[in-house]
Amino acid sequence: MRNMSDIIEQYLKKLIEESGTEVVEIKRAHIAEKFDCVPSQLNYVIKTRFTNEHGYTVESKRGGGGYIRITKVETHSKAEYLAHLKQLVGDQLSQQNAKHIIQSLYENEVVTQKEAKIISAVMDRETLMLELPYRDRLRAKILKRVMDVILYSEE
Amino acid sequence: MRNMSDIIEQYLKKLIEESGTEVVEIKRAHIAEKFDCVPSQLNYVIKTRFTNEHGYTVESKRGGGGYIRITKVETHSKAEYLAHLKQLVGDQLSQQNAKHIIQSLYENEVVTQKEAKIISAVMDRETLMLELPYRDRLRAKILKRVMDVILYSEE
DNA sequence: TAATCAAAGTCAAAGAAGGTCAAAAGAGGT
DNA sequence: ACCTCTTTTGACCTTCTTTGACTTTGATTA
Repeated sequence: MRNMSDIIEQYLKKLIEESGTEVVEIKRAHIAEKFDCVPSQLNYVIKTRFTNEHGYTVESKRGGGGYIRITKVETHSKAEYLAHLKQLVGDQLSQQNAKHIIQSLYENEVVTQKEAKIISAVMDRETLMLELPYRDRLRAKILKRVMDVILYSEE
Repeated sequence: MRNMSDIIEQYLKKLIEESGTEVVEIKRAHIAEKFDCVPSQLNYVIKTRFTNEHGYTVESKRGGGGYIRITKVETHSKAEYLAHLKQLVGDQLSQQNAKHIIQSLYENEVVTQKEAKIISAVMDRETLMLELPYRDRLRAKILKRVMDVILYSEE
C-alpha cells in the first residue's frame, strides 16, 4: 500500500469484513493513534472512500462516547441496489462519481471486470466529446440506461 | 541503444518481464532520477512506446503515494478482426450499422450477450440525446473506444 | 444550569505526486 | 546546408494527500 489513506481504507474494510455484520464502529482518535496520523485524516479517508457511491453509509456522534459507524450498504436485491444507484446518479454525473459507481458495481459482482472497463471507456470524457453541462448529463443518461439493461437482461 | 528514451523503454520492459506478472508499478520521479532525466521524459516514453497499439495499458495516480502502472496485455487473434471493424466504422455510424456490428461481435464470441446488450443500449439514439450529424459521430467514437477496451484490456 | 471536558467535523494551506505542452536540441536524409 | 521527425527539457497545471487550527456537538460535573 502506498499511502496512509489507502492503508486506513484497507484496514477499515477488513474490519467490516471480519465483523461479519457489514458494520463497524470506530473511535476516530483511536484509529488516528494506531496509524500515527492526525484524526482529521480519518474524515478524509471516509469522505473519499466510504461514500454512498462506494456503497457505504456513515453515521457518527460527537462528544463523550462519540463514534463513527460505517455500514456497508446491503445489496440484497440487485434491483434495489441498482435503483439506489440510479437515484444517486440523478441527471448529471461527473467522471469521478461514475468511476466510483462502476467500481461499486464491480465489487458487488453486478458487472464483470470487462463490463466495467467497457462502461468506463464509454463514459470517459475523451469519448463523450461534449462540453461540460451536456457531457455530465449524457454520462448520467448512459449509465442509467446501462443499469436498466443490466437489470432487465439477466434472468 | 542510442538515446535515453530507448534505454528507459528497455528498462521498463525488462522490469515487466522480470516481474512475471505482466505488470509493473513505478514512481515517475524515481525512474527519472535513476536515469538522470526530467520526470516528464517518462511521459514521453510511455506515450510513444507503451500505447494500446503496442499492447500496453497504463494507469496512474497523482498526489502522495502516486504511481504509474504499466500492464502488458495479450493481443490475441481478435486484433485483426477488431481493427477491420474499427476501420469499417469510420467517423460516423448509424444505429442500424451499429446493430449489425454488435451482432457480428456477438456471433464471433468477442462479446457476451450481456455485453452486447449494454453496448447496444449505450448507442441507442434514445440514449445519445443528440441531433443527427453529432449523434452518429458520437456513436462511432463510442464503439471504437469499446473495441479498444475489448482488445487491450482482457485478462 | 453553567462550565468543562471529550469527542467528531470543517476547511484551507502546504506537500507530494503525476500530466501537459511547446520550445529547444539532435539525428537522419536529400 | 536544409528539412523533417524524434527526443529532451522545463515551466506551469491538476489531482490527491497530509496536517493543523478552529468549530460544533454531546456528556459530565460543579
